[in-house]
Amino acid sequence: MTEPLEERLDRLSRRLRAAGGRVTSERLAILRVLAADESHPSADTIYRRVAAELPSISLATVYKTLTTLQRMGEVLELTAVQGECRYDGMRPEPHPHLICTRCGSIANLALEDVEVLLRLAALPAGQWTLTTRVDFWGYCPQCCAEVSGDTRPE
Amino acid sequence: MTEPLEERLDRLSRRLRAAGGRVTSERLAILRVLAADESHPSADTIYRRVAAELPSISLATVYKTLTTLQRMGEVLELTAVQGECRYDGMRPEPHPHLICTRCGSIANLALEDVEVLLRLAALPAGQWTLTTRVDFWGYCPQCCAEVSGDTRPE
DNA sequence: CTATATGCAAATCGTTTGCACCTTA
DNA sequence: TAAGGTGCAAACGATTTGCATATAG
Repeated sequence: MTEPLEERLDRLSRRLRAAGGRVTSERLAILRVLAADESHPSADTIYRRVAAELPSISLATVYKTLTTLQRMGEVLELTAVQGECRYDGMRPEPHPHLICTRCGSIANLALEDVEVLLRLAALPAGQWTLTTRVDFWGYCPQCCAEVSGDTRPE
Repeated sequence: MTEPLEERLDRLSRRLRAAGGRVTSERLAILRVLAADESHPSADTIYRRVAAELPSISLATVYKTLTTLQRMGEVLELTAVQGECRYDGMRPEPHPHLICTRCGSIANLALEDVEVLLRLAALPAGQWTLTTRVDFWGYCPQCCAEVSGDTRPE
């Protein structure tokens, strides 16, 4: 189910060149991090991870690359959590998330048929739908355990 | 279906006082604007509308009041569009939106049973779900008409 | 060689905060 | 008159941008 990393990097390289773009070590390193990170990292987290092996990279490049990858459909930008965007480079197709309002963690949910939503929504004819965002906000299991008792979260 | 304005303002006043808060002309004016605006306005738009009748109000007060109203469940904060938050003061219960990626407009959708989603999602037991966010991103009817042709939106 | 990317630093911009003053209850 | 709210201006923090330099093809 998971696409091999090398295959994905190759595909990115091909698509970049086909569009008149360049294949740079920065771009490859960023996708490598994204393709291996299940935690839906922020731009800054991606930056720090990439910097570990490519110390000269800048945060600006990370942002620019994320924009490029999003346009190409290789990465999904998620709903902002507390002011910052999070990215999903493992499952570029829209899928639901559970966002913890206490610790900020984001988990994928197992709702496979998001398409049902599209049908239920009955979008006006002739209208394009680019992305679906289905997010549930609540407490993650760990935060639930930590607060215990019956105090409702704020 | 729509609650009369005066009734809503009264309820807000009662709830504010019950919680040890004060009923101020600023708060009433802000809710008045929110309860009448179907366009999912931004904080700045709300500020400018309220300022028309209460010139001395500040943007900071609008932000502080929006936070208060959100906590009380009188207003819903929507997914950020191009960096800014949008608010829905007419239908505080979660409901799906169609967000236009071209002009930034936000329309309500007619999917009544968001609860179905919660059941489909099969959230882990013992987990609180505070809010559901179901958004569809695409072109609104007007933007569709303006671009015409079969060029896919970016 | 030339179009494209990168890195740096400065600029943006929505939102938050500290604090003195004003208002509600 | 005391707790709570407002207004102002400064602070914040994520993201964007301009531009000189570096690099892929």
